[in-house]
Amino acid sequence: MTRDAEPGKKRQRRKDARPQEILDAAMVLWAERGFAATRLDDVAKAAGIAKGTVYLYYASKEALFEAAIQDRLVSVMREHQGLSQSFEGSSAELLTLFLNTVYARLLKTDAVTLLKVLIGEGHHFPDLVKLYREVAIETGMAAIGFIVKRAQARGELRDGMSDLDARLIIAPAIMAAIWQSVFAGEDAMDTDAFMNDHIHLIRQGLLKPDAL
Amino acid sequence: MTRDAEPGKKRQRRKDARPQEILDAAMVLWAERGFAATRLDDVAKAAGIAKGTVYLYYASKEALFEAAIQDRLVSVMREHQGLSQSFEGSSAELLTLFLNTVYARLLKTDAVTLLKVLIGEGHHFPDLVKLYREVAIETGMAAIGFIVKRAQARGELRDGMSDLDARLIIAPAIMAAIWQSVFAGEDAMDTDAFMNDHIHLIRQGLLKPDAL
DNA sequence: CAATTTAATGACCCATCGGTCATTAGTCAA
DNA sequence: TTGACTAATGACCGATGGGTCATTAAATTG
Repeated sequence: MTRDAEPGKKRQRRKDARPQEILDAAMVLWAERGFAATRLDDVAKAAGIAKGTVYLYYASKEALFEAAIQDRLVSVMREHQGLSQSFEGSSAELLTLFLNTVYARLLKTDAVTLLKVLIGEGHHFPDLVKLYREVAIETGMAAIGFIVKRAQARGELRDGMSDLDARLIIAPAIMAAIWQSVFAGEDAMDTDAFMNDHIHLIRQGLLKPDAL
Repeated sequence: MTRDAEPGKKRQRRKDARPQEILDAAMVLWAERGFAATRLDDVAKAAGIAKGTVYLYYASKEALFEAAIQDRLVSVMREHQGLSQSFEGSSAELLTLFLNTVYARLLKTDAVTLLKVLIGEGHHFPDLVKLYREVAIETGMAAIGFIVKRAQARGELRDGMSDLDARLIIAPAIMAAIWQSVFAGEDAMDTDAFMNDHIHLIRQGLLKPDAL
């Protein structure tokens, strides 16, 4: 797991690289075992350092998780917002593009890990739940809200759908990501087919027939 | 938390009632704290007994969780299946009835607790994940599959929707239940409105316009 | 009212793990 | 080369919690 270890030396002083390496190692283990069940000692081993070293960079296990939220979500969520604002085209196309991007992010990165941990163990860390909500959820909901408003402005939205709960639109994507990580292996789903069904269903339900 | 305690006596011999009481106490604490973070000692206290007594009825913490799956899901899932089979009426009505029932079960009972625990900590207990899948998921998927087939037989299904992934239909309900339990309080959602939007969206996307 | 059975107890054992800190060693300036 | 600085170490501490078992006492039987 050590990265650029020059084999000759026992101790390596690499102050700049450590934080990110610790964080990456932690994410892998959290995904496998959950938060409480992952020992700081194992995170350290996976990052190629001793446990004490972790505490040079993060004040506590909880602080490490907070750093992970910042590291994994902040930049990605900003991108998401940008995507819709610069788009020119029909709502059907925008919805497709947006959901494709969401699925890619959720299924191909380790973003779900954070969500999984918060679902199962968030009760002990109200501050982290709050942070996650602010960083990920509010931004995400705003992005969807923008798409819906845009569709209405363009006259492509079905009547009575204007203040539909934004969570309804991404729920299947979130569930699919969680599903994959919980039932992976013994009940894997065809995520591409699922995504296409999802997009189709949303377009059908949300947009006027002549906007499809 | 003790139930029928006759106050005079220190020890109560109530062999029959213990298992269920232990289980109920455990479910409450698991919902609050998760599985790993809930001490058997606290479960025992909440059930009004000593820790050792728990081990008279359940071989281990894991066995207790398995018993919870059996207790909470088996009978309920059987009911779900029955519901659709005896129904006479349009698919629009059946879908509405079915989803109403699902939301009631997920939001008004402690069924989500089990799912939450499995999402966050299931990796340590592959046997429990498997059991959950068999007991809850396969039955649930079959129930939805039945509804879709029935709609098609009645000519009420949109073209190309016949082998839509059943998970897509209940995903928002599951997400809503989890959402409530994770973000309860600081970001509570209007679950009734959400459910109605959900039903509306599904009917719109799944059924032919003239079947609405 | 013994004698027997067994539900219930809780002190105890021991492995685990988050966090600390005195010690070690890599780096660099003078 | 040496001294100062500080990144890195890992033995250790203290708390925690799953699981055990010798002991206690409630019920039951004759």
